[in-house]
Amino acid sequence: MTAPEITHEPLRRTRRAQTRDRLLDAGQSLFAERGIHGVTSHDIAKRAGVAAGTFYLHFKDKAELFREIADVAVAELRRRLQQATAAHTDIALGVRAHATALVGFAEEHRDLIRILFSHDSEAAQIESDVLDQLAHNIEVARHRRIESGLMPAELDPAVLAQALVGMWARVVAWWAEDPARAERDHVIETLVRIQLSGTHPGRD
Amino acid sequence: MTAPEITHEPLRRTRRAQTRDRLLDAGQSLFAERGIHGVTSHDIAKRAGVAAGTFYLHFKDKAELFREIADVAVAELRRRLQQATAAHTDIALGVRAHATALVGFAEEHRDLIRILFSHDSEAAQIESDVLDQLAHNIEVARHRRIESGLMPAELDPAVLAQALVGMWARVVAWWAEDPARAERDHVIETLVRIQLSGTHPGRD
Amino acid sequence: MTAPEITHEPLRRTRRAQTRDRLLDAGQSLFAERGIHGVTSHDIAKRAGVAAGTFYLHFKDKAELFREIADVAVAELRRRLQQATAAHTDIALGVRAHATALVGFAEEHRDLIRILFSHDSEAAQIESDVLDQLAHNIEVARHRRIESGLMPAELDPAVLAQALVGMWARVVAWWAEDPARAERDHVIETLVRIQLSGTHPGRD
Amino acid sequence: MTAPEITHEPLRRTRRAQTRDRLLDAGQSLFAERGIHGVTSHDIAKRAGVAAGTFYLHFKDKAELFREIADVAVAELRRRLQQATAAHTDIALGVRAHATALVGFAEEHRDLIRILFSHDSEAAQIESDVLDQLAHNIEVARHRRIESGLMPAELDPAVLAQALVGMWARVVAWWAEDPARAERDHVIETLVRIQLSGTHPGRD
DNA sequence: GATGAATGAGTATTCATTCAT
DNA sequence: AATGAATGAATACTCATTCAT
Repeated sequence: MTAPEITHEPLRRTRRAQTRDRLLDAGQSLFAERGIHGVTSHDIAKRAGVAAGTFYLHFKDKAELFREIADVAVAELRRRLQQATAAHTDIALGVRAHATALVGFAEEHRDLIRILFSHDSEAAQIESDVLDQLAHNIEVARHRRIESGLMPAELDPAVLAQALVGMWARVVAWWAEDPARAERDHVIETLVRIQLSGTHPGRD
Repeated sequence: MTAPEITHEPLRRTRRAQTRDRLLDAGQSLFAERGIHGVTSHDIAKRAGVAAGTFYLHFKDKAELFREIADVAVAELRRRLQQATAAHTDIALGVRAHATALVGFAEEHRDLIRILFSHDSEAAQIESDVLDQLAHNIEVARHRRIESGLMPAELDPAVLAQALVGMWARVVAWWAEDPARAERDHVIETLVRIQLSGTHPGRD
Repeated sequence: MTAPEITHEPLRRTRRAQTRDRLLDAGQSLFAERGIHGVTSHDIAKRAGVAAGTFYLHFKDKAELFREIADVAVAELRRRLQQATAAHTDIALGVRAHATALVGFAEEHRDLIRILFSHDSEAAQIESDVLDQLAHNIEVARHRRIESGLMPAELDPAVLAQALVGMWARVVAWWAEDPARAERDHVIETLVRIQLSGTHPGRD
Repeated sequence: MTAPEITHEPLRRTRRAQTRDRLLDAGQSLFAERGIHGVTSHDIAKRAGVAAGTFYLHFKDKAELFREIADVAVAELRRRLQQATAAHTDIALGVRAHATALVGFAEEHRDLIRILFSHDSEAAQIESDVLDQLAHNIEVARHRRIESGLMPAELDPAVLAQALVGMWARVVAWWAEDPARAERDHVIETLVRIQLSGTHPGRD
């Protein structure tokens, strides 16, 4: 919650920071390839090009490395989604911007998507955080819609949030696995359409 | 000196089958609690009340035990969903029956739902099977709807299937985790509404 | 050392004795195929067509079964060799009869040869017994020869015995492995020739 | 802040190599004492004074450690025998040099002799290699002798090779077990005498 | 006697983590 | 800071042996 200290650090990254980043990169790609349990600390050190012991100079344990990768990913995703949502007052436009941001993130960070939605037990808390964030965005939008009288009151908001979040997570993970599976615009269009229509008042 | 009695006891379970079932039950509850990776064959044997080695008299390894639990669960889920879908020609009724069956299964088999949708790497193939089945049910319903002119042609069917499947899996897993989170009927209602509305032609 | 009791047993083998023999046969063939360490008590019971537990009704453990197989084999081999040696006063004829008996035994009991000379640690004592017996036969023959003045006195009798015994064991095991490797008569001839010539007085 | 010294120490053994050698030594003595099957990887690690897991940093498994011990031993034995044989054109001298080299090797490497001729199933291939080498030496000598007309043509050369090889292996193993069993020179003399006489034409 | 399921000690192997250099 | 060898607890799996039926 406190702003990070602004230090007068040299322009060139320190050697230490470089090693740390190499470990983070190595962890990210390996976790995406083989899942968290399928990767050892030796594997990560090896891909990072450092000795096995070096890992522990930078991270308390494998879980901490994972946490850090995930936290960065979540922060970035969160930033993008909020930015997209905040930029529009019109609901339809906001929903579309949200979906576009989500798909854009998946496109650029396939590794992170795979890791975040791996459901590996270590990822459980992280995924929960991510989806809470996504659900929060829904809440915001939904309240606006209810005020506009567009929202069917009878739908349980918690269930609705889970439904949309589940939809997003799966579609995005499925698509990030192999973007050739569908065209980018079709993915966005489908997410938008379901979200908008699904929250319209029913006719029955 | 007397010939040993040849007894056929089809009614009483054999000792072997009882042990096997105890291992299956123990595995099911432990997998649901801690994920597949968080459980050892010793853990399972211990909870089943047998020696560690006994595990291997019944299953080649942990994966085989898991496979068996999952296969039974999948078969039962599949049976219910097909039965529900087959019972209705009306789309709306079919969708509602499908959602009801899904929720009913989750209610009775909370452990299995947690295991099937754990995304644990061992569960990947199984989950894929389950979701393929769910997706198939969507396809069937969708084709009927297209014939009825109710389906917007521009939505990518593969993406749509993933979206609905993701929605179901998440809602059902979330709810099975703690059924107090929402009323059963609200869960069903939300699933139905989104599915029906989401595939209506949009108005924009 | 005591003669076995002569019991008025029924002509038909008892069921117990049949089971015991089946276990012995199974053990013999399995030991020959895979070595003593490569065979489990379950394997033996299975090949004998009895339940695993039955094994222990007949033998204290695997070592006892092995001992029994080996003892029978050794007794038979010993009987044959003694018979052959005893039948001849002429040295050359005696040596030839001995070699012929050895080869004949190998021909009929390839399994036993493989087991006796497997050098598996369990077989060590047995093999030692066998070779002691063979060595003993040499001693007897040698003494006769020394009396006849045919034996070079300078050769260490213990070393000589080991040499001949080693020669026999290897040739016979090698040949029993695959009798197509050499003609039976050539095997006998070679053994005889080396033994007779080798123990003649040297010329240097 | 100073760059780490880059030291090349070709003279002082690295820690790693020392540990590896300690494991090899421990394996060698334990294999000789108890046979390959009677030794566990933990036993070896313990005698080497390292932790159990350390074993696997140096060798894939017990078989690999054994292979390495055996390969070194075989290479050394082969070198000596070839050297001995190559040094003489005279048959009698060559045979004597060969026997002397064999006995000398057994004297210095009692452990290796026990291991090589243990007949343990893992040692089978190695022993086969060794004996092939020994047999080869026989072949070379034999051909010279046939040219000289000293060799009885009727003896099967393969059988003869097995006979001599068996003789050597047994005598040497028996003597290495306890060198007090015979005087070194008597062992050599016996081996030489049998080999030379055994391959002379018989007189009968 | 026979059965065969169960036992549990034994052994192999992995890998997160430490620490001397 | 970095190294990389070593540690040792954790875990998987086997199999000789027992015992209730």
